[in-house]
Amino acid sequence: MISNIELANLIFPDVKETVEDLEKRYPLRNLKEGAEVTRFAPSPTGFLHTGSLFTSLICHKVAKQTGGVFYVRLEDTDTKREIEGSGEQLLSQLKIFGITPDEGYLGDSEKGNYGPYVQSKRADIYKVVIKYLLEIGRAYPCFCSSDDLAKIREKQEKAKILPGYYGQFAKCRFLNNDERKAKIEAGEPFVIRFKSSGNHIRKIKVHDLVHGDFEIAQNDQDIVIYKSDGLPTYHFAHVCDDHFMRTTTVIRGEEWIPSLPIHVELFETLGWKAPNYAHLPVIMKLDEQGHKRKLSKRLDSEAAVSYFLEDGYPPESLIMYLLTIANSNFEEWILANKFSNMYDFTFSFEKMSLEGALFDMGKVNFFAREIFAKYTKEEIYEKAKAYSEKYNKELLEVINRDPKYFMEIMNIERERENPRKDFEKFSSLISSIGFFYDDYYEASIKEGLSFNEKFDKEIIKQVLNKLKGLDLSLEEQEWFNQMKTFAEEEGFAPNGKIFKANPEAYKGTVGDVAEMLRIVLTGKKNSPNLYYVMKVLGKDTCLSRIDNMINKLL
RNA sequence: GGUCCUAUGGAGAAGCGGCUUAACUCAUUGCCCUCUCAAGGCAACAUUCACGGGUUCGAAUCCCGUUAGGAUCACCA
Repeated sequence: MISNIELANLIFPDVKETVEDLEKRYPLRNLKEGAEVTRFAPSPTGFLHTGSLFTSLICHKVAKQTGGVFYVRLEDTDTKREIEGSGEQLLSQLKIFGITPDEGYLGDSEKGNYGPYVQSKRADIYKVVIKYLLEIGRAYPCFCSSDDLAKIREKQEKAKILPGYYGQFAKCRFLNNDERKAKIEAGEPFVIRFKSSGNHIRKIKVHDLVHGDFEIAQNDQDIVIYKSDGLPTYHFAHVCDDHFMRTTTVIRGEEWIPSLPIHVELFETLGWKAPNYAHLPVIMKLDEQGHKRKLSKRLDSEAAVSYFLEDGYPPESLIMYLLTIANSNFEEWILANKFSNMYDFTFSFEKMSLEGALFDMGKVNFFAREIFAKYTKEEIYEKAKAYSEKYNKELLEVINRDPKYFMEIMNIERERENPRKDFEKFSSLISSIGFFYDDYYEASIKEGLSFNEKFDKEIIKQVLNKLKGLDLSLEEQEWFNQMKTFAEEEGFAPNGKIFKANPEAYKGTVGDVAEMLRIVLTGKKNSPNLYYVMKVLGKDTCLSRIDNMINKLL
């Protein structure tokens, strides 16, 4: 009968390298004590998921704050699910959120000495390790078809025992090497399975940076490590790559905890030191029935990072939100820092919640308003332009009419200690500032005006005529005093208290007068401070809008 | 179903055996300020920490059980 080594040579005749060669090719990293090597390992199967952004944010932070290395590895071993171009897309979106790798796959290129960083280009590396496993008898070719597998599963389900390919059910385990050779030479398709020595009755102790210590059943599944397409499965690629790329801390989603025993056994069998693990809680969402479920790209728009970009949210708002779910002390910290320098926050696994948070759009909006309020008018302009060029042609056209005018609009009540906080995303900009532009203004007044019904047209006309005399060269407070005076002269109380004390004596209050003016100038009942609105609109525009309205009311 | 993880208001959470009449933030509601809105200021919002039992002088905090929710059981990652 042929030996394991002969079998290994039969399967991988071209593999000449050894595991030792690989160890030499990828030496231990020369980093200072405590420096962590982390990695973000997405699959190129679509746009960046909010949960992936969360994971990558934490990987990035941990590496940065320990003076380590953060790299990106593309896990493209599932060729069927791969979407062309999504790897590049992923990287460019990460960049928008300030997450830039020190090393690894960069979208259009690669950087670093531990590559290749794309798994499909690492096939030769996996083969070396798999060949070694074959040689030591810890891996074997499996010729079972999916039909065979289904039959085994069916049997197990009937007998109510643990399903899977393990122990006595692992048929191909019991083939001898000559039989294996014969099948291979006959051209039978096969995969390679890892030969587990575990038993699911026994438990192993594992340590997790966020969950602490816990026990979990040993792996006893003879998992596939080498698929018939010549590529490894996730489990095997993870172990090889994180070993040879010298990752110190694997940070990934909680859904990986159940497969941890597989990884632990693989590391042990290969005689490699396993990295530290941090399994992050998954971001959740409440469904219609009130059940929690994983935020899903298919069902939830906020699961795709692109949603926030397309809607014109400041990228920082999502990052801030993600940091609040990452570390419970972040909110107090960022408040104390007046919403600045969030990248200086020190993250710690200890302060991480164990439960998956429900995604809270309201909180993202809150952060977005705070961030918008901090921008200068120039920043607003730059960002609005960049956003609209990419996602919103209508807004772009409006901004380009007169960038200075746009900045003046956006600057209303901005340069002060408590600036306005009424913007959260660029996509809704036109609906709030459109009235500053004649075409949008006219379109909105065409839809009707909402003057208070208790005033008849004559009164409104009279008041408007009077208000034409308002002097915008006055200071804000004096200007408003002038409006009060005008209001009084037209029979309106200068404030609510005086009106309430003697309602019969007045037609209304100065508030009513201001409302008339506001509706005429903006077409809306709500707007920023009228004094500033008028200053930005300019005297001529204000007068013509008032005159037009008076004519309309005739 | 097996295994694992988790459990404090509408949401994120602090809390680590007495300083807790449960911090803080968002949301909501009310009041104040005010030309409206946004902001800002001030309040209100869990008599109770999923439930049941224990340990203890004392439990949201420790132990046991139950329940509920989530994850996972592929030649997908």
